[in-house]
Amino acid sequence: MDAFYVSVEVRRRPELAGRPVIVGGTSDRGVVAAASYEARRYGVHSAMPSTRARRLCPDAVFLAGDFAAYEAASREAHEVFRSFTPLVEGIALDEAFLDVTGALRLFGPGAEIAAVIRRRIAVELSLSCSVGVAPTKLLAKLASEAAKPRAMPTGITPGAGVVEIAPGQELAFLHPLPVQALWGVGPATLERLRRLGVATVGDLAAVPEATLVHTLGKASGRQLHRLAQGVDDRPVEPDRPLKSIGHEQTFARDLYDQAELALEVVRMADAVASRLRHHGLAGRTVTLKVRFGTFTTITRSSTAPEPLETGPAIAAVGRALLDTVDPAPGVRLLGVSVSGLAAPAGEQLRLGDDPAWSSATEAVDQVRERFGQAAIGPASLVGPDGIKLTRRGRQQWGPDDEPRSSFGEPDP
DNA sequence: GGTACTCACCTTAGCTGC
DNA sequence: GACCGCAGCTAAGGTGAG
Repeated sequence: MDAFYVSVEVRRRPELAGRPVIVGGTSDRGVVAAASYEARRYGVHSAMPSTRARRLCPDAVFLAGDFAAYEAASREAHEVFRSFTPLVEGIALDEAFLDVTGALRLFGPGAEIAAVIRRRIAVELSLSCSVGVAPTKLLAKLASEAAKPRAMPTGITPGAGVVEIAPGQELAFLHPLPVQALWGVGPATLERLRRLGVATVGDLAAVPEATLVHTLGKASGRQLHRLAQGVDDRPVEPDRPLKSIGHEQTFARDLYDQAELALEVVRMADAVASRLRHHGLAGRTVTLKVRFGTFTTITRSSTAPEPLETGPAIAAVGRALLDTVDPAPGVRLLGVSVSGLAAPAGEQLRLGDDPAWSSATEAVDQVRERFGQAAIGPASLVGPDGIKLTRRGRQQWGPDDEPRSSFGEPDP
């Protein structure tokens, strides 16, 4: 999808069409999540600090974002995709791979399917997307990028909408591209490749696999060697299981107080547990992530003998991990995640469980479903303005404007 | 002049059991 | 009993994507 979050905003507020619009964190510590092509003309791009974006484009409309609306729009798009093939693998809210091999006889060649999908997304959803058609995932992804509009200081060039890389054309398309176009080449890998004299995918293709394995490690070396030759046999996987669920948050100001941090751990553990239950999962490994004011980041983890699924159980492990961390340098960000996911141990009671827990957490989920996330929560999180909970979306791209103002919605 | 959030995957090191 | 090699697990950090 093109400038997805912004396009969803423009869809419900048409007066924003044609204007520079930026969705993202609005505070000093926030970043840009999406920028309209009009804003990109000024050099604004995603992941850019919001303060910089504001300087580059002072006339832009800044929006805090509405994650639930983007999720809903993403579901609408996926419904369109699935009317062509059940093999749809979502990579992000605004991106998906479709394996249309089995749909060719019914709907025609790939490029025709792509054109119909674009038209339906435009007409039925009032959104715009670009499509790459190719024999492999890597090439389809690169082709879709080549199909997108381009924003230059001088103006916006419309994209082709659909770009197809036909069989036999793979290397001619791939080899002139800069090596960072490949999936898996970020700043660190780029620097290592640069030292090998590699600038383009073609350069990379000429490097022996053994050299890449020595430089980048076994997995990355082998993978990049194959991708540079145009070899990519990864299938489209519609149902990839979740591996971890977590929450992290950058605070509006650095925190120094262990007790205050412990409360944040409880809050995040509660949010993680809520999502675990939503997915019908539990997890054994709890990881605490701490980023200090110096931007040094550490993680501490602990694996429990049994899968954990309740907020208090996850919080207990999180708080024990927090006790091993000295907050003296000031804590900028705190995160709690759970991995080693599996189905919960069922109705069977675990050692130390209170028999009332299962029905209590069920009741909590029901209250939240009916009255909103902030209607109920751990007693330790009750403040003068209600229950202070971590909610996905609101703090998605940086802390709130006002320090310590992340209280939940007003009571319904 | 400043760096979000979520998730996946890799590497390395250390430990344990066989 | 000491040692080796191996597999499997855990912990911690790093990298990358969107």
